[in-house]
Amino acid sequence: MKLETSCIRAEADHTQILRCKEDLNMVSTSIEGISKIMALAGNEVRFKILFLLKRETELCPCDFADILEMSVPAISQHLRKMKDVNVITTRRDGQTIFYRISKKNEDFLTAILSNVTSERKIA
Amino acid sequence: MKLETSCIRAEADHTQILRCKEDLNMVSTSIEGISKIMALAGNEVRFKILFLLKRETELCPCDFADILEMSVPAISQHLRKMKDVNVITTRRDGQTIFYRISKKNEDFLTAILSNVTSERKIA
DNA sequence: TAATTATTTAAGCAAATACTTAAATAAAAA
DNA sequence: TTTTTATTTAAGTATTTGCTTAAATAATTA
Repeated sequence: MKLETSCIRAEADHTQILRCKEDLNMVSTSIEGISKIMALAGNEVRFKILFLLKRETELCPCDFADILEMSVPAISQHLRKMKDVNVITTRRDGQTIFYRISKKNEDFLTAILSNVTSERKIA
Repeated sequence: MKLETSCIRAEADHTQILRCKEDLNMVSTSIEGISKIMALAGNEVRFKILFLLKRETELCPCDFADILEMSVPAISQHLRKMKDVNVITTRRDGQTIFYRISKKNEDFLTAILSNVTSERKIA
């Protein structure tokens, strides 16, 4: 694709375009990190896992499999993705591994999860 | 996969499992909607588009293509996805179509975008 | 030590994603 | 009316995702 300016509208505000590019450049690392967390939470299964962890503090893969009615490997792979970027952490108790939301992104996730509201099921 | 209870730990708290399932059921519609928005914002290009719209109020596909150095069709397809679920809206001015963040999810997106912070580039 | 249990990992695969290029729309200008 | 410009849509494709089943780890119990 062409990398030169493709927008040749008379009204195209080149000052604005340049400012936007600079703005983005200033926050690129932050955006990269946040959109990565968003992508993780953007999967419904993982979002449910985070929702449950917020409510229950800690749960094991086996619990999630029961609650979400999914296979243990499927759950385990979702947990791994979130653990890989430190969204969640683990604690071992015998054979059981408990997952919980890590301190690192807790506030951010709490803010998002606070938007989850209870609804009345319409009959 | 087996849908029967797979977790047979002695410690498995069946009351907790049941409560979690009920909790999830109460918020299923909400979770579905939020995780859909999160999935959209979880793409770095789309997150940047939202970030830019928040700052500039409205921009056209052509602007985004310039700023993000991407092809116009690629941008257009990202915009379409967000428009399809009413995350953004459009306004036509001649040949130009301006996109902006819709009122509907503005507060939610603003809260997320407020976490984007400027960083010092380490030399 | 051998068997059981909880979890993870790996390989395979179908579906979804995000781009590309080319063609189709639609409005403005010549 | 023809051409140009802005945008969208469509078709094709490489990559990523999210599951499945089977095998590998690791800790507990018999």
